Amino acid sequence: MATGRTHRPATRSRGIPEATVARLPLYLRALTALSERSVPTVSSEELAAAAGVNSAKLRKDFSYLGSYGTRGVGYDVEYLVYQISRELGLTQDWPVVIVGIGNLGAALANYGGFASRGFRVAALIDADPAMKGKPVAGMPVQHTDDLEKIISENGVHIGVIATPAGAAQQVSERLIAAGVTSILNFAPTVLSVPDGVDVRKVDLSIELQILAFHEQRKAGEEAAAVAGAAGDAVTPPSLRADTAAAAAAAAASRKGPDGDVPAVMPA
Amino acid sequence: MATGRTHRPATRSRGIPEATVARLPLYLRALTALSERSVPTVSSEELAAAAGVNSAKLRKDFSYLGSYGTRGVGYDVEYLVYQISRELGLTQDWPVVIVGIGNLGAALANYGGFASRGFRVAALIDADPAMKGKPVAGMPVQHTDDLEKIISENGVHIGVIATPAGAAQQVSERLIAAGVTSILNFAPTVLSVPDGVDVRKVDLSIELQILAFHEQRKAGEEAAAVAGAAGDAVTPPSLRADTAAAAAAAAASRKGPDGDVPAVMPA
DNA sequence: GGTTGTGAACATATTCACAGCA
DNA sequence: TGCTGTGAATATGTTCACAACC
Repeated sequence: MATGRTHRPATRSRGIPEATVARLPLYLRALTALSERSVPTVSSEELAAAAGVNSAKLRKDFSYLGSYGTRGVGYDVEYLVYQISRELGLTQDWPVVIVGIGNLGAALANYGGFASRGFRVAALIDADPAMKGKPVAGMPVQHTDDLEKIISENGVHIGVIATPAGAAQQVSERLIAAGVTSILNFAPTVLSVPDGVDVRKVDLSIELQILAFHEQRKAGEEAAAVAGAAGDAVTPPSLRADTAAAAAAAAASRKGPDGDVPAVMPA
Repeated sequence: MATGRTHRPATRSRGIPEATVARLPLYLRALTALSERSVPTVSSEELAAAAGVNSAKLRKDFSYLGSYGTRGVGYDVEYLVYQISRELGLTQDWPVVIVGIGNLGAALANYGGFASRGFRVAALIDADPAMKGKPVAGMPVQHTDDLEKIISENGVHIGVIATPAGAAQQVSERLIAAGVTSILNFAPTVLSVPDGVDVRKVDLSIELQILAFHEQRKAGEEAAAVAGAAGDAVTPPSLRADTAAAAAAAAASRKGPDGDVPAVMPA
């Protein structure tokens, strides 16, 4: 940023790139493992390998945080752990609530990875009256009626939504009204939230669909090497009307109960 | 791509950008919802709103697939559903195995979103002999010993790993040796895999850490507006030794049971 | 010698803005 | 007139390659 002389890096710390932020937890994990093995220092090359990135990227990422390494030596493991933790805001602990204690919500409540790094599950909340008081992961499930009270009494700013898709938007609105400003959404819906609220989305089926895309490519390449046309490649404009008609037919023939499932496919 | 005249879009279909691929499932979900409501056509503006992106991005994305819209009108919902499904490889169905049937694995097995879109859970696999034969989501859990047999008999190319971190690398190696070429990894580890194998990673605690980063920023901004130095903002180089010492103190005072927590800090 | 930190080059992704077509 | 499809402009991210420093 600042060219050459000035030792103070201008006004840094403004705007660490998102891509970098997203990798800091990876570095932190790798560093924590080294720390447990009492490794005192590590080079960008070694750490990068442990985190599954390349070393140039890692050095660039760290350069946004400051000059925390020593040329000719590497990085002090403990020191970096602290710097990254602080940058990520993990030196304080964050109470979170999990809303929707179905299979997934229960799995999340039991997931050790939360507690181990600055996050504390403050409450489990579910709309089902039958769940009320039931212990999950050692805590009693509380009813949605008390959501607002729970949020404000615990000073919760981060909420995890693990409800069915249909409930997610409304839950998010209540969370936000009660003071939550960051949401981790496991429900397969797009949440619309006001400015200033962060939403991150974890979607199991989307990840699988992305894998399927690449998997298909692999299969397609093999096939293409063998036969000329696999019927899967580029659909020339001339086929458009045909496939459109076929798609319409397919659509007409569906109509499942919950209707999420497609049916026949055209030629 | 091709300038002006030629109606055939040159050699397209080579290389849809990753960012676009990652959004196709979102569009597909929005389109499916419209399809269920029997909406015949949709504009880029409407569909973009439903998918939570802006319309220019959506149109650009679709332009990589081909010219599937009608100017002045919009997109035919059924036709687009089909085109995107085909592009993603969802017109065939993909058998998947889930390895590691703990809380999370069970939640995944029960998750309806898989089956509903071209994915079929072919088997549930766990290393614990006590789990063998136990029904989860209506299927008997099978033992890891039979992993290779299960993969090859079912023609599985996609595997989901929901084991503890320690087991994940070894499981991935066995999956790959048996023929799996795409892995969805829920274990908090970096997998190293040979070229040609795709890995996607879902990491709950990483997502929370990213949220915490932004959450901290918000808090920092408020504080900065009030007092001058919140102790959270830019740490000038002169403070470096001090903060390191503070970190040492903080670290010494922690000490979790499983020891995921670091210890001393250097000067 | 060894390794960081970083400009400069390159690559990818997003957004703008408007020509082209129904 | 209305909306798509897309070049061009911009923004963000990655990689290269090497000077600076221990």
